[in-house]
Amino acid sequence: MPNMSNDKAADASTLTPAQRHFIEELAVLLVPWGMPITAARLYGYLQLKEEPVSLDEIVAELEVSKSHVSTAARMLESYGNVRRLGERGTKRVLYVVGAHPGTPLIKQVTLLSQMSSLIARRKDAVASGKAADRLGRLADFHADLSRAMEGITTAERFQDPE
Amino acid sequence: MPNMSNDKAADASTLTPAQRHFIEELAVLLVPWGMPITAARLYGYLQLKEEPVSLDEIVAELEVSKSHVSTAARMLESYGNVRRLGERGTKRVLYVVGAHPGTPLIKQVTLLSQMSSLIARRKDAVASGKAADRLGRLADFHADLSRAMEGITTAERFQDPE
DNA sequence: TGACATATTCGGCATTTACCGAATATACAT
DNA sequence: ATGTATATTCGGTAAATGCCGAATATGTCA
Repeated sequence: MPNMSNDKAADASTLTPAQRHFIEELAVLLVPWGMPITAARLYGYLQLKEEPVSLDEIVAELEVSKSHVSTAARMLESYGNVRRLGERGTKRVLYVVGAHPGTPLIKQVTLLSQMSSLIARRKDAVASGKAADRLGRLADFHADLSRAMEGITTAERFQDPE
Repeated sequence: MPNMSNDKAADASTLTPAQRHFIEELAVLLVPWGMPITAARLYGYLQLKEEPVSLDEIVAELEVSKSHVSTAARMLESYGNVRRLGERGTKRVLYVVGAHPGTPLIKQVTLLSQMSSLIARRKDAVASGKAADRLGRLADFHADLSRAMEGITTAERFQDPE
């Protein structure tokens, strides 16, 4: 039975009240884009840090269980919102925010173009008259939106400088 | 005890398989934008109809309880996705899709600008160095995105003609 | 190899959410 | 006023989700 200390590590929060508040506000704004609140807080926290941080640091700052931090961090990584770094000489893992700020939103952009093409493709098979015309405008709308967002979410000027 | 017939009205679906399929696909694409699946199906269904439809018609087509249709429809209305029409001479209520296709997404656009201004306003109070610079880019990114989307979601060319 | 430090998996609890059906409210016509 | 057709409210249920802690796995050093 080696080492039961799976506890929340000694909770010495180094965050200022202003930082906590900022993280919370940011998280609330990210939730409607499909990000679970704790993952959103984690994302916000990482945005504040200049250097990669370990799971235990996150546990201490965010006051959630380590197991959950682990899964939340990997979820963020799988969406490309966050980068995971391994250190040599230890099993410890560190996280930093991804290089491009657009990643949390890219999924949504994809949806816009899917929506546009679905509608354009099927509108005449599923509707006629006024309704078909309306669907045509709906498709155009989403196509325009998709183009506009895509241009920005892929722009390199927002990317982290190396 | 007057009139217990709160049942799902005689379910004679007039929808073709193609229409059902379209509604379902569209609904799936709307869910990530924060719309509950049944409300999304209702929205898709209304997009196919040239004329306003009653709650009972919806119940028959979508095979959900009338009470739920009632609440889903009012939710859609409160977001401006759908218009509610009263007929004179009856309590019956009819629904049509709203005049502008952008409404389901407008909430999200608002979030973008909120996000941008939150970050721009607080970045120097909550971060410094590399992190502050990154936040600056994050704010710019969201500002650009917000502008781009706003231009399209408010464009009149997508609106229903009178 | 064993001991340690760390991350991850897993079962379960608690909260939220979508939905139903019965009961109730409301508007209208007679 | 009463009856009728309709919509809405409300309590409850089931499924999904977020989160925890214990158990387990994995990598590293001596």
